[in-house]
Amino acid sequence: MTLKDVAREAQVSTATASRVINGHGNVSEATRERILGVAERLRYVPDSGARSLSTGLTHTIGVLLPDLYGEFFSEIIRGIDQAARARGLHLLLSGVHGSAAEAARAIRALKGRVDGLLIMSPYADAAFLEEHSAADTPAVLMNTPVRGYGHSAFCIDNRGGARAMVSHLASVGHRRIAFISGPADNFDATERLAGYREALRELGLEVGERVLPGDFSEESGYRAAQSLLTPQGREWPDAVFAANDMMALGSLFAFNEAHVGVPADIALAGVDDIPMARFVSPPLTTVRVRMAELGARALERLAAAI
Amino acid sequence: MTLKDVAREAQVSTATASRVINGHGNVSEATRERILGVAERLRYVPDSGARSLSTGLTHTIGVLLPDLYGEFFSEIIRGIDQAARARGLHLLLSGVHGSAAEAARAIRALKGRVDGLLIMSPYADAAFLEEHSAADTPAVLMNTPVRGYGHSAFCIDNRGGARAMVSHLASVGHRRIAFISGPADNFDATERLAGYREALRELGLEVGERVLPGDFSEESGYRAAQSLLTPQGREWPDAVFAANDMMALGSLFAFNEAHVGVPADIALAGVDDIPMARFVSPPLTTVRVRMAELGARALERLAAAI
DNA sequence: ATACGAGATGTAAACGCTTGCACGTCGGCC
DNA sequence: GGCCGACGTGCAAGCGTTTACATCTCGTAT
Repeated sequence: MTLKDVAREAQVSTATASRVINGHGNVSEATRERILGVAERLRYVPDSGARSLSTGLTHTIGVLLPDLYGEFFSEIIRGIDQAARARGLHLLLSGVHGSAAEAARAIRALKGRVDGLLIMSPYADAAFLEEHSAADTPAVLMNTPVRGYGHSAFCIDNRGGARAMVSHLASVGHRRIAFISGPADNFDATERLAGYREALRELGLEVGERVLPGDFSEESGYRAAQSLLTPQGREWPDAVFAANDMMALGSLFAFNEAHVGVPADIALAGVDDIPMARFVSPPLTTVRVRMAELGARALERLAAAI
Repeated sequence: MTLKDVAREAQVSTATASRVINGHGNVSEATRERILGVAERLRYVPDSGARSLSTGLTHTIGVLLPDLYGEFFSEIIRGIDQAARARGLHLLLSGVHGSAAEAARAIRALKGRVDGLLIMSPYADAAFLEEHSAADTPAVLMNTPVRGYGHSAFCIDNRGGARAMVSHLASVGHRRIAFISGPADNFDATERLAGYREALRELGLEVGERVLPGDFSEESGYRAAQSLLTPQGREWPDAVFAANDMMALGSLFAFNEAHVGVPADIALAGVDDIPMARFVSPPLTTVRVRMAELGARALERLAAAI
């Protein structure tokens, strides 16, 4: 059932029908009601596709996300969805798994379907956007190293969070604070490491600096903790700060196995505030990362830019 | 840059340009290359919206999900996305928070934007679909009590899973198996309860039947376990089977507090296989629910129907 | 040599909607 | 009593594609 059908049935032109459907003025009350009645009876639903073609507006924003697992994913989408709903926007979701080429393909496939782009992808650097994003499609980046270039970007304050945690550990008396880092090519990970180093510097605790390799997996946290326990002619640290909670959990298991008391013998902290952190014993000290809020804000920024 | 621009620049009609862009035959090699060249140079990207209008195909499917938290949400979307990507389909995501009215609005808003619908919503009963889903838009339901009515439906085999768990508990010697139920208006919950009862019947363990109220929250699991421990002239059960892992965790804490050994004094099992289940001690016995697979299959079914 | 079919290209209608502009029809004002 | 503006409505041109059908050009079989 198209608008034309409604118009014919109500004996008006499509123009008038359109005006009524869209609530524009300049239509007599009688006509309006007649058309509304017919539309109702015919169960007319406007075709948003056609509407978009003609208005140039889709009321849809494209969301490009990398392969995400677990909480992060759901949280960020929830945040975006909530903000989108509040603004009457729809979400076109696109998981970008592979290469930059795939990301590019995803972006082009969205042409004509979305009013704006919300992008979170390691491949989305400035050049990439310059190249592939239509100049007329606003885009907001999430959690990206890219700056400037006319695109807004929202990031988790990984650096600040890490600094805050180090300060906290220092404030309760720890001096030799070790860090289990994440993947070297991960933006979140490198920022957290940078925050850790900055904080040590500020607090004059560089001597206690010790960075252990990790890759965000529980397993790597476990290994890192084990390597700490193996005597190497060095003192144990007072505290271990892992770049994420999974690694902190791995460490916790290693400590438990070795009968090293947490927090009696060594303090342990992570980042992310995964639900599990509250359930292990002892509960993990952690930095909360509000992904939902990040998503919501990014969307609001994008909406404003449209 | 529209197709018209490309055609003009390459000195052909839009028809020929369209044929080249879409890889249809009947175009000389020379022309084809010239057009491709121009398209490249002009950075032409077809407008999917317009294309949809003309072909009637959007290559997009609408996904309606209720307010989901945590793993479930991300898993189901991951499954859907993966299957969609394999088929070259896009996903239009819509969170349905409120009433049936909102669900209806969401469905209509998708008209003309999607080729099919993937629906998971407590409000999506048969009458609702009959009423709101355009007859020509295929829809697949997920985790719904609705049957028949020409719509496919995919459900987690909650009943079978619960039965399997009860059988397992029985097979290791437990005879008095209690159940902590979920919300009465939740489909998953009622199915799991039904599975529990069926299994008891089959195994001739009805005498040990005991159903405790719960609402899927950790808190309610905690309370349920406490109520078990309070002597009421009844024997303790040998095992407690919670309708989900969160409640099982709650129970675990209650048992720990009361110094009731798990699994020494009482066995404990849940459903969902949330990541945390592996990390508490002792690790929770649980039934794995493969949401990703559910999503993927539902999408494949829908794609087939299109 | 002629007609015929295959191959290459163009014409234009359609998809369903919005909207600027033009066209009546009034009531009121000078 | 004629003019003007407001109001209600219709006409038709887009929006960017696709595609059935028409057209034109050859090579070739007769």
